[in-house]
Amino acid sequence: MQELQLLIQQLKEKGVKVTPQRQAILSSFLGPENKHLSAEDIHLAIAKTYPTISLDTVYRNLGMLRDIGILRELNLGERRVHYELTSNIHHHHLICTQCGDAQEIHYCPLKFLDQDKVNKFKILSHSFEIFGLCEKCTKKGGLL
Amino acid sequence: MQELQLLIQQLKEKGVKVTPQRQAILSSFLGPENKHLSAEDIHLAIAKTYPTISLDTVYRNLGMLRDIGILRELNLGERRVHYELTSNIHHHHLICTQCGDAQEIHYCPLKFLDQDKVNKFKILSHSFEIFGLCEKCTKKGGLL
DNA sequence: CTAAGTGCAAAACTTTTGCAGGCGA
DNA sequence: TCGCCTGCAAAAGTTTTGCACTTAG
Repeated sequence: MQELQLLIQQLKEKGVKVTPQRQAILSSFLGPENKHLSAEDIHLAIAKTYPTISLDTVYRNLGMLRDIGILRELNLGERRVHYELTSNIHHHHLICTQCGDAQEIHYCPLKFLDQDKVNKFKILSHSFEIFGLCEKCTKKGGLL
Repeated sequence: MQELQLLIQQLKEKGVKVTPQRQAILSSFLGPENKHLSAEDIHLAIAKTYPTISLDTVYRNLGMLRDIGILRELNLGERRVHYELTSNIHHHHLICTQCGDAQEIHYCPLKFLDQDKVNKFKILSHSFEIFGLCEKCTKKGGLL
């Protein structure tokens, strides 16, 4: 797990303590696929290996990790906020409103945005999410 | 206010009853600028002319108006959901994370999106919001 | 050792829901 | 009249906060 070591390194650089809870939270984002997790998702995912962690701690740390730039906040159209690693290459999502699945799409709208449309606004971040039906759900009959 | 009559007409066409509460809610969206209102915003805005309306009714009707296509739901990065009239021309927003102001931007990312990036996904809707500092807040010193 | 971090409990906030009575068509 | 709507009250669900204890550095 050298990917985890890299993230831990970032914590140290920021002067943030490396606690087992934080390691567990960060670990839950690692793996072959890029993950978009809510606080609850993480709490459940960790529960197996770290049953004593409290949901409060997950919330507090997600906020902190977002603030120091390790995580990015996502609005996937649900009530809950989701997070993903900022170290993943930049992308957006195709979100199925039926099954909730979120595929990544490697197209960024800022690329085609004329500066004069933005004028004096100083862009810091952006969100772009596409909602609809994934192939699987379209086949299943659409509206259901 | 013939704009209001038009919206009321839509309610009738959908077989939805036209109540004073609904008229008040719809009215709050009218005016020279396009408005992005939360349930609470509307409740307050209406309070002057319609002090007895309950917040529950506002919530219920916003959901209903969204479902029948009169309103569109917006995620402006806040905890609260906002709504705007779908009859306004299509646009996105430049949202100031400091003062909360949302300017409209007439650029849509779907325009430049290759179909093959989307593949078999059936697009139904999308969200695109840019976050940063508006001119005013940039001048005030940025971070504060 | 000590400031930062954690868990617990309780609160805050937005949104939803059950129910009884009210009102538009 | 009849069924949709509304208001009230209470609940649900997510996120935040105060406080005392614990722990990483």
